[in-house]
Amino acid sequence: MADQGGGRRDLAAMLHPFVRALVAAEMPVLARNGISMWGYIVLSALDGGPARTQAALAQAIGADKTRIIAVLDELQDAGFIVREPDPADRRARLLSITPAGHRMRTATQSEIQANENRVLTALPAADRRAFLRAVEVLSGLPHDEIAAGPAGPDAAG
Amino acid sequence: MADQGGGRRDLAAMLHPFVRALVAAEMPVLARNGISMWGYIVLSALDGGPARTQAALAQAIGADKTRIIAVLDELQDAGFIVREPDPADRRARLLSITPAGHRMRTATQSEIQANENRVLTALPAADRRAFLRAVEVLSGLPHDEIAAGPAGPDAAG
DNA sequence: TATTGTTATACTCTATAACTATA
DNA sequence: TATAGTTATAGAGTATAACAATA
Repeated sequence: MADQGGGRRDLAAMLHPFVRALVAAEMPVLARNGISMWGYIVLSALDGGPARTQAALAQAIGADKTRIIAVLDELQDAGFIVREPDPADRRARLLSITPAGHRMRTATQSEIQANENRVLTALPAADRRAFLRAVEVLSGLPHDEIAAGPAGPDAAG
Repeated sequence: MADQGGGRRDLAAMLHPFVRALVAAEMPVLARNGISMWGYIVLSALDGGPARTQAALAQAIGADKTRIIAVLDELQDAGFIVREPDPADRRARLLSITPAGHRMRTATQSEIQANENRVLTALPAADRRAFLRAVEVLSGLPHDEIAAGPAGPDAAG
């Protein structure tokens, strides 16, 4: 037998395929609305408030600053964001979402979360609520608090 | 203000960075034990029972069959698995874990889950148990049940 | 003819480095 | 000199296609 005993599977091993499937579920929604995944991520970030620099926006969404440039070009051409030079620092570009961008984000998110809610019906109501609470907490943890021990990787010296 | 109202963030948007951090946390553990991520995944799969073909193993772990070949070579050279021709079908290779491979997997998993458990202390005990129950259920859902609506993507015709 | 394992190739995504302009 | 944005390049990871052995 291949009994695993009382142990559980690794959290990452269980969640990784699940998240991949959730992302796959977003693809047709995004395609139907004519927006890319990064475009949707950027739009979601700017819907929470404008950004003073592209680098700050990139950092906020965990992306490289060079990677969002083409995304911003597309969103700007589509009229979903405005990118205007900062009068106070002409190197920087002030980024903000437009009403059209807000509508696009809201509509797209509504479809995405409708599917997520459908998936979550696999859980009993109490566990569903607790799961959502837990995800909110865990997603708020800093990366380094998850990836490194409490004292950090170079605490042995 | 950028008030999000009573809505929640997307599940995928919250879980993706969290899973990335969990995976990042595994990296130094795997490196210290001298095994790759894919090697650990394969070892974990074979620790649950032998595989009759490499293709079946690849499918079981959600990988391409061409991608695990180098991984199997490494694991075999390290003495963690045995890969022997199937006498009944000389095209196929029977895959199984060795005692050394089992020890490696157990030790590595112990370290990985110790860190995961440390992270989970961010949750109250009841939510932590509910979260683990929920993850078990959700990770058991078929990919297509998550990625597609209940009727499938081509049910409109 | 179909399937297993393998190798070789091409493609996608991402990070790094180099450049321009402002400060 | 340092920083914001941009572009060009290189690298890792992955999937697709073609091949040899066996069924």
